[in-house]
Amino acid sequence: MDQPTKKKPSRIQQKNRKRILEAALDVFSQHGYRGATLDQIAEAAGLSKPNILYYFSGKEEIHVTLLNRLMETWLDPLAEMDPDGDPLEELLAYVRRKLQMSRDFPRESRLFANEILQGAPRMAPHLQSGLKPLFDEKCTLIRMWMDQGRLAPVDPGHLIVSIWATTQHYADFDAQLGVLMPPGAPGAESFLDTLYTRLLSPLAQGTA
Amino acid sequence: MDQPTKKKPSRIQQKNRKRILEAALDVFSQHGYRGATLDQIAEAAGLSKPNILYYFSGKEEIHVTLLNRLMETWLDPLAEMDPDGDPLEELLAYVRRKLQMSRDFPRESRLFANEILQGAPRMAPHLQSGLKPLFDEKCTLIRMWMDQGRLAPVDPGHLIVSIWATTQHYADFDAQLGVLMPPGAPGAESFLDTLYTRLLSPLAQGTA
DNA sequence: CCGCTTTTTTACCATTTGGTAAAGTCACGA
DNA sequence: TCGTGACTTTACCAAATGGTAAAAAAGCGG
Repeated sequence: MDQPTKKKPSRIQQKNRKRILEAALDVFSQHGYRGATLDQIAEAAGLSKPNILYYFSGKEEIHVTLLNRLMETWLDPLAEMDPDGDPLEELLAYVRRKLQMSRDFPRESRLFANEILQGAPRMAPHLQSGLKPLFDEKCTLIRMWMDQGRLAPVDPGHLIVSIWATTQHYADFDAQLGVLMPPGAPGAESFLDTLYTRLLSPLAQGTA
Repeated sequence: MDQPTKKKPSRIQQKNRKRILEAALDVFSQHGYRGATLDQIAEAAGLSKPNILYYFSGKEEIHVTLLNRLMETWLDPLAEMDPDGDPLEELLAYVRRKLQMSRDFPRESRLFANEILQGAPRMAPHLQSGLKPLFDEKCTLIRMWMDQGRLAPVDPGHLIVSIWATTQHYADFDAQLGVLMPPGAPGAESFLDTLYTRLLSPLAQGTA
């Protein structure tokens, strides 16, 4: 799809594009799209502003490139949920992967959060085409597990969304958590384990 | 503290300050602090830019004013949690109030989220002085309930944080939810009810 | 070492943005 | 109705920002 125009990115091109994206991730995730400036990105990347515009056609292209890359990484943990595994184990493993991802890639998480907060102006299509199908697929899978009595019944959509909410919160609201809790919020893993174990254990208890 | 300088805000002052804050809430919550412009706020308020600067000393003062007002409203639902009530009922009522608040004041929720995402540059002191004490107080209360066996034991801090995460998510990530779920995400209330009922019911079930 | 392409720098620009000065205009009590 | 203080508008700015043109400097195959 882009062979005719761009044959092969030279070594130096690859290196500099990577440096720019790395710097841009820092800046965008910290200040949001409109709050970030090309000068900031340029300085963080150790390049001049016009030089950056030699590698990317503009601010927006940098941002969109980051968002595209992010999408794959972001969907991964959900995609890994195995239909043939033990339901509760699969769900809990997913929660752990997602939490770990928030820990390992807080900048990516904030970039994403920022974009969604502003109404996903540059991401709506990707949500439709990338996230939605996977979301629906996993909802169906979870519903099946529940119908088989292998998980306590709850709305699968809200379940997944709640997992996103709780896990990403640790990255996105770090500034708040830093004030309220010691450092890094230890114990999040075991809390979430307990939360979702009690929610989903098929040995149904008293219903409220 | 400000009697010597400002005696009494005239009727027109009150009206226009309110209009400006209302407009600014729209704009700030949609674009973030740096993404919002005085011109946008001015247009939304139906006033000229210099006129706005007649009522507020600058962009930052408007933002800070909004943040201050927000703080009170935001803490309210948590403050209402009654030490003398039934523990589980109090917690669930809190969850419902918080969710309702996200529904009723999505702009405020986004304003807050934006500020925290950027590292709370204009809010850190308020978190320390306003939120932290209340948070600690309620953590102590919840821990007491748990020690009395009236709630299943979990970390109170993570519990409260998870309530924030799940409820605010419905306002802050609306753009994402709109793609994934029908409209307005019906059933959030009952999902969260189930989630926290199963987590906190003192009739402890199997421990993971 | 040469010539050609790729990369980088220098010097600019137009627009946007937060903010100001100062000249009105309005409201209202004397 | 007239003056005085509260409010608004008009006309500006300086700085910041996204972006461009074109010259200079590196790379690099031959």
